[in-house]
Formats: sequence, structure tokens, C-alpha cells
Amino acid sequence: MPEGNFYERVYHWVRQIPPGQVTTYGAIAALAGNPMAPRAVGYALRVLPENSDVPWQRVVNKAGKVSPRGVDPGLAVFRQRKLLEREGVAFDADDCIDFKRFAWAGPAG
DNA sequence: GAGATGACGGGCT
DNA sequence: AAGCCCGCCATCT
Repeated sequence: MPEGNFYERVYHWVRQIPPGQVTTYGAIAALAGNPMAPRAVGYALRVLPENSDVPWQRVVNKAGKVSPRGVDPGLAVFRQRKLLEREGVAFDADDCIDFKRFAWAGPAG
């Protein structure tokens, strides 16, 4: 039993993201029932272990970039980017992901 | 119970 | 176009 149902919802929707596709914190927040709680989504993903079954790496910010976090933001971004590239997600020279090509359309399709 | 935190987003400058 | 400030939320201390 999770402490809050919100976390469970976030994890549920993030698990729906197929490999090679990405979505935003805002989109997950909306799916979880709180469109104005993208920060809470980040908080939920923050507590996940690296070996979690939740593909947290497929969630990026609205700018199409990986969000820096932790004591070593550069390393964290590097590792997430590597995971995504391994799935086929491409980054441009500005470290941005092209949503036109890799954005998750959502549960509806 | 109150104050502070953080992997965001929108609006304004 | 890029950067700064404010507001939003759930959670933690």
C-alpha cells in the first residue's frame, strides 16, 4: 500500500510509455488527475530506485530536455540521455528531443 | 501543524 | 528568443 494514491497513479501512467517515446511531467500530472502538479510528479519519480520497473527516463520537461537534479546534475542527465538513446530517442545539438518524432501520444492513442 | 523543498509550467520582461 | 519570477502540488522535516 502506497502512502499516497497519487504516486501509484503517476507510476501507472509512466509505465504506459512505450520504449523509444517520451512525455512531459505536465502530461503525467494531467493523467494522474492533477494537471497543475507537475512538481509532484517529479517528486514521485525522484524516490524511485534506478532498478525500478517504472521507465522514469521517458519523462522529460516541457522544453524537451532532461531535467538536471541531484548532487551531480551533469552525470544524472548524461545517464538518462544514454538510456533514451539506447531506446532510439535522438537528441539534437541543443540536447533537445524532437516531440514531433518521439512524443508519446497518450493512452488514447 | 507550519515552514521548507523540488526531476515543472506559464507568463512577463 | 532567453531568462527571471511566481504559483501550483504532494511530500518531508
